[in-house]
Amino acid sequence: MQALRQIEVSNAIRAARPDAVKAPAAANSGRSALADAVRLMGAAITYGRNEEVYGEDEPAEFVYMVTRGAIRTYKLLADGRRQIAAFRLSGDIFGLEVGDSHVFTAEAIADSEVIVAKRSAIMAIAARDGAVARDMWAATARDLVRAHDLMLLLGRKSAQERVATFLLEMADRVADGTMIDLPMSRHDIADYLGLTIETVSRTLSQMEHAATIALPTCRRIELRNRSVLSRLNS
Amino acid sequence: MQALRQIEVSNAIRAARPDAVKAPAAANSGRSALADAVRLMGAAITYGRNEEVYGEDEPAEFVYMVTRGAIRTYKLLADGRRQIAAFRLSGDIFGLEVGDSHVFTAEAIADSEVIVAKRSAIMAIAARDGAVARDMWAATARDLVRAHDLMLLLGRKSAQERVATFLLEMADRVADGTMIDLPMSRHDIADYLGLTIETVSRTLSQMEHAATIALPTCRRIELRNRSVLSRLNS
DNA sequence: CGATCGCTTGATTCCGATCAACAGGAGTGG
DNA sequence: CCACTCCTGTTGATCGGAATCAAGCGATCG
Repeated sequence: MQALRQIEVSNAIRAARPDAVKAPAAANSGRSALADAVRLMGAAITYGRNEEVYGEDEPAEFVYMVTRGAIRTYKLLADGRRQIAAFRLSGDIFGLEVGDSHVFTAEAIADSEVIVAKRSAIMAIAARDGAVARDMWAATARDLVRAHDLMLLLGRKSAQERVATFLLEMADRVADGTMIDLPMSRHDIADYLGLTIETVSRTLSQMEHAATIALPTCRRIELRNRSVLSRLNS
Repeated sequence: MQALRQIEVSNAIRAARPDAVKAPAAANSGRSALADAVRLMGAAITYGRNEEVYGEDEPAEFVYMVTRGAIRTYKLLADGRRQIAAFRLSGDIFGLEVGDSHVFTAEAIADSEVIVAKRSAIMAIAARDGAVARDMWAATARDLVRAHDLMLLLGRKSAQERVATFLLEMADRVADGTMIDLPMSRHDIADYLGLTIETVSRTLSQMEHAATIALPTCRRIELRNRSVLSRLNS
């Protein structure tokens, strides 16, 4: 039954993007019943840079888990202004919806691999397995906590504070010690922090001049004085 | 067993606030298994204007449902800057947490009545009843959708657009036709929209001069040209 | 009836946006 | 190899929208 479903999923995806289906990469170590269910029921798909995973208002047919690369989820206004709600990195689950359609667009920031599982299959498992149902709720609640933190940032923090918060967040999530390799462009950072690319760039330059950070390349940031950043993080 | 738990809850609350426990008000018609569970297990408590329901980082011992009045949930920065994440009106459930402590503060905006149920009791019901578990997830997901809309507003909308969005939202939630009776002050509106009270006040005045709205009193707003507001809402 | 609090309005300031120019790399093709 | 373009990021100059500072208004309540 589960094997059958998995084949169905693979076929559905293969029909749409026949070249992209591969064996899943080495399973990421996110230990949750939901992650296990997605891995069990899902197929790995790769997405190229800037490729759309799904669009806002599209039917929510699949659930996704990042295994490599990075995904941005965002909303647009009619005139193109964009607010990125989250960066999804390796291990993150996204696209879980209670309603039947997606509430934002998801795109690959860099070449990425994502495990895709049929939403109906995951929901069926959740109906039987309370641990999976709970994990679905927990994943949504975790997103909500992050959303609240971002709301506080967007509504009330200065440009410096926003960038400091972003750097500390990324250090937590992707840093190898104090060296951060950013998967995303200045444009993405700006649209996440509610700023412009110029302000992001200027603020990073200021921090470099103040020796708070170093910028070996524009995608590589070294934190040299974390306490300054923490103070700005409030 | 359920009756016993309800008595326990009532006692726990009565111990803390002996004067505030009353019989629940006429049950609000929110038809969900979760709302029913809260009503069944909960006791009604009244909170006065500006009274705290719970504080950020406090243990999440109870789950709440508004039956009268309005509650604000917010986060603070160290220096007092505030971002209101949501206004909770009659029928809304809040304080649901996956973790063991609250992630923001909740305060009564006006004199309010809230049904309070032990979180452990609700969680026990959810473990047995899939419909309740699903409603808990649905309630969290609904909050998340709202949070995303607010993030877009805070990150990318102008003051006019923010106020227009707010008015249309409140019209949906509390309007009697096109007349809105606001439970909250300009200060609350400003901290919800990421603006100052002056900017909120000015923007409302501009809209009044443009005949988009009327302001019979400062807590009472009549929408006179909804299409102008909708256009600003993007 | 005065005091207080919440709201409005005006004057000025300032932070970040916008407009503009340029620099550094990556990829391409001769 | 270089010349070229394209793309991303940086930096500078100026502008503008909302914040801040300040004053006055009006409703509510003791």
